[in-house]
Amino acid sequence: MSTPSVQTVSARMPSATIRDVARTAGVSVASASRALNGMTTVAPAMRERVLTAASQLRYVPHTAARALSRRRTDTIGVVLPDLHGEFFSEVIRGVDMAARRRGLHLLISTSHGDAAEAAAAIRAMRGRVDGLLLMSPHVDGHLLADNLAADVPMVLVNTQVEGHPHTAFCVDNYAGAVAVVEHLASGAKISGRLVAHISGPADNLESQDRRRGFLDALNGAEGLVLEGDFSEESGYAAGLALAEMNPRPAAVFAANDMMAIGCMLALAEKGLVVPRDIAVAGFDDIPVARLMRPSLTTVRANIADLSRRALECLAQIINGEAPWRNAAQTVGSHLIVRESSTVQTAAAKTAI
Amino acid sequence: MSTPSVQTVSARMPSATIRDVARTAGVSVASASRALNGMTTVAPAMRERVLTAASQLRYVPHTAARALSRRRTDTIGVVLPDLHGEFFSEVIRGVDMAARRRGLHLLISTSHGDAAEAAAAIRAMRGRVDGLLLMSPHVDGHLLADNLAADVPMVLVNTQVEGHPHTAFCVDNYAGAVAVVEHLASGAKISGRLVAHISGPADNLESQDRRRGFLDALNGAEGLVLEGDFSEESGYAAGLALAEMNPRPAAVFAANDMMAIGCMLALAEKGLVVPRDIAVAGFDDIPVARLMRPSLTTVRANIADLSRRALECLAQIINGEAPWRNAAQTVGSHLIVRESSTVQTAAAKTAI
DNA sequence: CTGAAAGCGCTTACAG
DNA sequence: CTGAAAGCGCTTACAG
Repeated sequence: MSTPSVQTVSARMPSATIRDVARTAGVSVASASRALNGMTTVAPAMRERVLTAASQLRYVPHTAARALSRRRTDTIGVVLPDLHGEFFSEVIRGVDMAARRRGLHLLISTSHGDAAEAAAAIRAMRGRVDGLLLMSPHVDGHLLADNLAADVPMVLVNTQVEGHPHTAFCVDNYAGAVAVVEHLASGAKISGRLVAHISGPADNLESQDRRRGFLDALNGAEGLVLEGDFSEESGYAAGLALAEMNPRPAAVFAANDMMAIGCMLALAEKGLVVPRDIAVAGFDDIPVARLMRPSLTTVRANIADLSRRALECLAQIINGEAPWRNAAQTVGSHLIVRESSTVQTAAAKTAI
Repeated sequence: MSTPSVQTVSARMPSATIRDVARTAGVSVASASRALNGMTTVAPAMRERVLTAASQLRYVPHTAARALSRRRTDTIGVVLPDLHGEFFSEVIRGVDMAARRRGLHLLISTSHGDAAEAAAAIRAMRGRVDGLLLMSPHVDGHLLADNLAADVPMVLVNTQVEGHPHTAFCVDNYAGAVAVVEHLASGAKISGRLVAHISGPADNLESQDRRRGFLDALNGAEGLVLEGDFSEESGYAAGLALAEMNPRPAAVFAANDMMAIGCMLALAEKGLVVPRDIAVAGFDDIPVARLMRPSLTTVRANIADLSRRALECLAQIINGEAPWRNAAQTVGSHLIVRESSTVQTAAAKTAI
């Protein structure tokens, strides 16, 4: 096994272009391109010469140039509000899975929950991607119309844009919320008793759907909504408030797991025992939910799957295999019952 | 406030180019370009006309074309083994922070811990980025030399490439491990007693450094290494093994938090109480560490900061403000003492 | 201050 | 099967 000496590049130097390859192989640039791209209409001998020259010159194709002439980038743009946290991790995992299977690259960008940044991110995608997966509150139809190039297809993920009929894949937040609340209700025979909800930010569509689910599933119990903002701190504050209440609610449904956790921390600090004194449930099933003690009852939507499907759909649109606009798709979620809402530890354990 | 009617694009149509803008503004393409790019040498009237035409045509510049002629993308490529989990979240957060401040875009790609994929990811960066942040085991000098275009600067993050003097930013895993083990030793006066280590994968450099730290800090105690692979499952298996041992180690240092957590789960199942029966510590300070009960003693390296600094350095290299090759930089870490290694709950609480 | 032209690095009809 | 040429959409010396 020969070990070719690795050239240590100690200073910046221009890299080889396809012209260099063609020249050292003694063929035309067109032929070099054909050989490099594995076209069949190339004489084996020539292909050989080109490939040798390429590896000798350490040729790496220039993607921007390629994109420009092929009018194709084999890349999907993904715009997310943020990359931090389990939720977005799952989105990326799903998208990545599907992209790899199709041999597509991913260009990921964040909008930081800011409309101006979202606009900038979307603009920057032009010429870099064949299509866009957009997940971002704070975008509206005008922003899209002004910043999205007319020729780039887009699919929305867990995002609703009023007015415009874009293809969208969303979690069924309403149904998920109904399922948790019905579970809390059945377990605690709460009819007539007080049940609390710690809501997410008021301007967030997901918050709104979960809150609606809560209100519609109360089923005879008296509902009470504490305002939160999806942060652990706001859950903690709500927990302190709950601990002081009299009568104390029989159960509390937090609009996400982080708030449920903050709430449980506050309750424990006030000497209350979950679920004996008050049952708690969240939404999302972040990894901590399973590891908490008591472990947290929650709702899990398969975000990775949702994202995977969104990318598949986008790829089909790009390939002309699917219509430019599709109907919205909703993905279901399922309840995961754990210790925080059940007295029987054994039953909860199987659900972990 | 006038509400311009949003044009609903119901079928794919080509988007406007700078030629279209120039034509409708009645100026040359060169002038359109100058106006669009905010050059000062442009008559105000012309600038006005061009800008109006651009917004009217919903013009969005084609990035690939721009990149090709400017020979600059304003984009940094980031190659990670994976995007899943807290660690990479932190990397991305740090990189993103620095990139935004400099007005740079990020092109993120994953190598899935596979050399071939890493090579493909690195190749695909050519022409798309001005420089590369590479974090990936499984790469060696040859792979880099063969797949990294000669003109793209690169900085390594938490990655070591034997032989080649690339600029690198790494966590000081050795020092961190020494700190935890010394803490465990002091707390439990373990001289002469058994202390266990659950190691990471043997071929991982970080594992190796943490293991060395463990062995060097034993300080009179007897060391015992259980092989793990960074997964919760392997920590769980190690925990079961520890529970059976006689004499039982006084403390265990897991090479990462996930294994420490798996271990604690197993110990609890076997009826052992942490830290009374055995002290436990991990490495990384993932979010769950703080939320576990007992909360987990661990080591925290500021990964976001490390990554931020790496990007800053790369940006400087690109701008010619820093040498093409820099010396390696090490970032420190600090011990976070929590309940899993201390009997005094009060003391632990302040550290949370 | 403005325009015509060359060029960035590639691909792809079009002839041969 | 191969090559010369045009073109992808932009920017930037170069003249004027």
